[in-house]
Amino acid sequence: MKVIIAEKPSVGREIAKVFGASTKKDGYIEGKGYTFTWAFGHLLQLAAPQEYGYYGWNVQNLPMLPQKFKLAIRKVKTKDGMVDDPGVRKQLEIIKALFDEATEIIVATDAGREGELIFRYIYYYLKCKKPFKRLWISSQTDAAIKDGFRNLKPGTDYDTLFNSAHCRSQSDWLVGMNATQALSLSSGTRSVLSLGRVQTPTLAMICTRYLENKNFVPQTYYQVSIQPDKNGQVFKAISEKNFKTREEAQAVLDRVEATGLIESVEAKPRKEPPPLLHDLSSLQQEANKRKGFTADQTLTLLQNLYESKLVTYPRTGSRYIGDDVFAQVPGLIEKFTSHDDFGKQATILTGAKLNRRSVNAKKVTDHHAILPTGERPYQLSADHQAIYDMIAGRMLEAFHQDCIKEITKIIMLSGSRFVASGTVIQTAGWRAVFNDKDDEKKDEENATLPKVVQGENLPITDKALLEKQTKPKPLYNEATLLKALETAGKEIDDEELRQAMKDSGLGTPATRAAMIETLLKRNYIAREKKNLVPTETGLSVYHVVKDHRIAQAELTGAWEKRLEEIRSGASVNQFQEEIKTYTRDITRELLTAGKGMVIK
DNA sequence: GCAAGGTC
Repeated sequence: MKVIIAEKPSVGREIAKVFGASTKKDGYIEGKGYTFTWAFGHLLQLAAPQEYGYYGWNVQNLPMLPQKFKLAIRKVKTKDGMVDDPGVRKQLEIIKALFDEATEIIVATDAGREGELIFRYIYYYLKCKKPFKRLWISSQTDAAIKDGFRNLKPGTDYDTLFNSAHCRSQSDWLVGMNATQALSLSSGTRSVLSLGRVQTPTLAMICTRYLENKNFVPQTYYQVSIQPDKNGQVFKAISEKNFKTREEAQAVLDRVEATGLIESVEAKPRKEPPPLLHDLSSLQQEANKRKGFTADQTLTLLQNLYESKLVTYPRTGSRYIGDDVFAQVPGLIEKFTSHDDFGKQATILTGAKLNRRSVNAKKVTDHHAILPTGERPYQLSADHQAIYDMIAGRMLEAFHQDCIKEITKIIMLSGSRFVASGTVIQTAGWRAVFNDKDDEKKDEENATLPKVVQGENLPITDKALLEKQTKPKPLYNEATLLKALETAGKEIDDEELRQAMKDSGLGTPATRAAMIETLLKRNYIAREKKNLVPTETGLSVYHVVKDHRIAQAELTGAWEKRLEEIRSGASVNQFQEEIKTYTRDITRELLTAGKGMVIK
């Protein structure tokens, strides 16, 4: 019997379906000489400190550097503290029984570093010695699965990938557990002051932005506006320059004449391509903007839709699909021709040439972009419907035509130079789906400008002096923070570190919502209207750690670079020694630094 | 009591 193990039930079932296996058992599916089972993400985790004899939280234990890491069943929190997750324990027993019977194991966990780790932790925890092969596919269409099975790889091909994954896991444990205890103990508070490679740079970003915002000194500047009139159609033009003093602006205002001369008119069309399909992060950002949902709420709603088989896999970091999935898109679009809001646009798209901007197999990583499955939704709650519509609507947008705008710039002379600019949508294209206003539009912009020609003289009907103030960068909200986490590391000076982080940022799509919740739970940050602001505790922690590497995105960049080297065969030992050295250093530093902390 | 990673 060959046993196939997937990362999650949905994938296990999908593969079983392709094989034509249909005998459903508890925790697996049988048929055609195969057995298909699955994990639920990570079933095992690195054991807690007490499993290595580090009891309690004690300075004497620090730094905790286990000789050999142990694995433990994933825990859940109950009123009696942390206990083994019963569902996980049961699934592990099922997997063990199947592995015992197996002649061969085929690993079908997600094609990536963590997918490899999920399987290997199970395999080693169960002390399994059976040979295994690796299925390596990045989409779960029938064709991709069949093709993958014709090209199974030897399991050992991925030994170095496992090494890099295991190093990632151990390093996060060593730095996180030790730094957390060191700061918590030295601060003298009895509360947990957690630190980690991802959460601490995130906290630092929120604090930096908050302080920047709070300490921002607005600069006043002045502009002059005029209102020319073209045959009764009045529009607005603004002085070409900004002025530092009221006097300068007043002088310009005084020089405005009864008429203004059109010096030049420039009208050029601009193509605006449709947005890409959604990945988890972009959907969380949009749901936060449109509906005020938190990242965590959106993920939960989306998970429900996924479990109801209404949308594809949610925790994806790719905004693209491959050609195999693209082949199914026309059929999907057709299912929306009677949708209340999008029916008309879906009908227009049916049979039309589809935009291929979101089609790029090379940019599909473990999973492709989020799409509706085509199953008909039934009695969704308002919130579920809202998320579903964002996904369905985005699909229609993504495959729609470009939006064509005409951007007009008029330069006028009336004493000095004035500029009027306007944008007119000529062909809505993808913008017809939601009919949203263009959020980039500035206050001074005219929706439409009258037709004028160079050399024309227009009467000036009104003029005004405008007093304005420079504005600070806004505080983070969930949408802008998620974006910042994705792009974290883009400003790192070191070319190699920046390169190592370019496709990842801080954290992963699957973990960012939970991480924001952790910062809230620790009382490091709070929600203030839609914004995320640091608390006093958060700021105190920030002040202690801000100049240490643990508060910088560069740490992740440095690790990613080394982990990639390990994946291509570099020494594991050397990296592990460096991590131990770093753990000793940061622990010692925090044991001292924490003493100066003031926590109310 | 603690990390980051994955998922029901």
